[in-house]
Amino acid sequence: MAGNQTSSVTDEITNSLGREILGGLFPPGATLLGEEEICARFGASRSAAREAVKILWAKGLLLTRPRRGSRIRPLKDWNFLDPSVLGWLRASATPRHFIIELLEVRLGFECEAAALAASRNDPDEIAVIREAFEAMRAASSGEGDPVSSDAAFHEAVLAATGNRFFLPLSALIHTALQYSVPTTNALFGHPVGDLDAHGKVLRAIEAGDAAKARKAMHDMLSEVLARVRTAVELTGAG
Amino acid sequence: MAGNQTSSVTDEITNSLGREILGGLFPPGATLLGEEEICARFGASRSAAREAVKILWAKGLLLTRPRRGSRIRPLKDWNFLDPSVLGWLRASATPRHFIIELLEVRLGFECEAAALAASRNDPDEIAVIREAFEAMRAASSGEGDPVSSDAAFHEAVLAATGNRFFLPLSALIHTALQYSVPTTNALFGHPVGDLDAHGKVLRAIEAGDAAKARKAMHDMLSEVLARVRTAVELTGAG
DNA sequence: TCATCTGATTTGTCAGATAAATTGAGTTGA
DNA sequence: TCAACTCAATTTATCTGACAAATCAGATGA
Repeated sequence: MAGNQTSSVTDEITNSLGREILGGLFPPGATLLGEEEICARFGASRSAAREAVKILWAKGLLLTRPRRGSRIRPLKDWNFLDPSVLGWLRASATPRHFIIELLEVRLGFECEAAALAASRNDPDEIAVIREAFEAMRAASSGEGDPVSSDAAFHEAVLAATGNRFFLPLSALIHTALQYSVPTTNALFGHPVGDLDAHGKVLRAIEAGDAAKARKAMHDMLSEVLARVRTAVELTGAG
Repeated sequence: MAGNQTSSVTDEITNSLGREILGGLFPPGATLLGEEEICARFGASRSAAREAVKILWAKGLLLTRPRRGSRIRPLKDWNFLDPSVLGWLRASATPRHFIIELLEVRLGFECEAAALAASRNDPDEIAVIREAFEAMRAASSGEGDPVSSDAAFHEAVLAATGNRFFLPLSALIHTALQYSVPTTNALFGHPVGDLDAHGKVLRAIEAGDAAKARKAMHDMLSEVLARVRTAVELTGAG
């Protein structure tokens, strides 16, 4: 499924180098391969190599200067919320702590997002949340993908805030869910996608009760976080 | 100060088109200029034009396909948290509501960041927060830039979480502060950077009291948000 | 020892050509 | 008449080769 539909040369270079950088092969301060070396390694032209480097630069990973080559920037400049960067990070064998970091951030902004969605109370946006919830219910009966419906639920909440700056965080949620399902399965023997907890969030938003929505989202995420934290401590830090 | 130190041709094209897209000149679904048109308009080569388009693509703004040109993607795909995108958005004449959106998001994640910083309790990271606070105190006496020291304070809190995914949000804080100082000055006649409130946050983090740190950060941001909200309602939505 | 100059190396930009993909008109067949 | 197919035109994707600009390293001179 989802075969490698012959991605372009530039994308190939970008993804390879991106994975290697996020995987730690080129730590901050190190110099990436020069253009000539990239061309040689991938059998590509300088155009393709340069465009790939520009993409990595655009995501905050490196800094290029004539003669000095491409230097990897310090971690604080990396766009960790960029979908591609998250994908490269996920692709690299990351310690178990990865999922805890993601949940901590989600706990940060998703509660407020739920509260904003409730107080804004936009019928059309809330309908999208409701549809995603129904899809989750169907998925729990085996009809449909549980990860994508779960992600759709949370993304719909972000959209319902009416605040542009919440939107880019959906990539983080998507990554967290894709990563956490196998992890929580391994930890607990079953997925943790909690239908009841999602239902509470939905009802609070439908009722326009911001405080209740915030609390429902907080309860849901903090319970998962607590369970993962204890499980990770028991199995030993990865 | 900070003169336009002859940025490169590619950067020139990227910034011009980025500002125009964020300014609404090319709404989602519209097709951006073709490569040939970009070359003609900026008097640049196709290499420069293509690299600029690749950068905009990397930030989620557009989608290019052979023969179809570059289509502007829907807003939900834009990386609004990217530093460049935030800069282009700020450069465009944005309604007064801009600052409210930024404060809503900050209220979302900065409270949790303060709590995490407190519970992690890393002496080195907390020292950075303390130094930034001292810089703010000096700035309030006229020694130094109040915006940069304020930004440094909040960025240090994000770093003190020890969570990579909080780091990219410092760009949003920086933008919010750069934008809010003139705005709040215009609204209230004086800047709102509250030294006492920052001190409370610092002391709670130093004490390792997560709940207190969360509350102190929440109080600080929600007060600014409330004051801006009422002021905007009074002066009329812009 | 230090400042300055010079040359080599690497990125930045340009120009032109070919490949690949897609659209849309035109053609064919039922 | 309409559906499916063919084919040419257009645009992006890639390659090649060249020159400009910036920077570093070593040589030069005081």
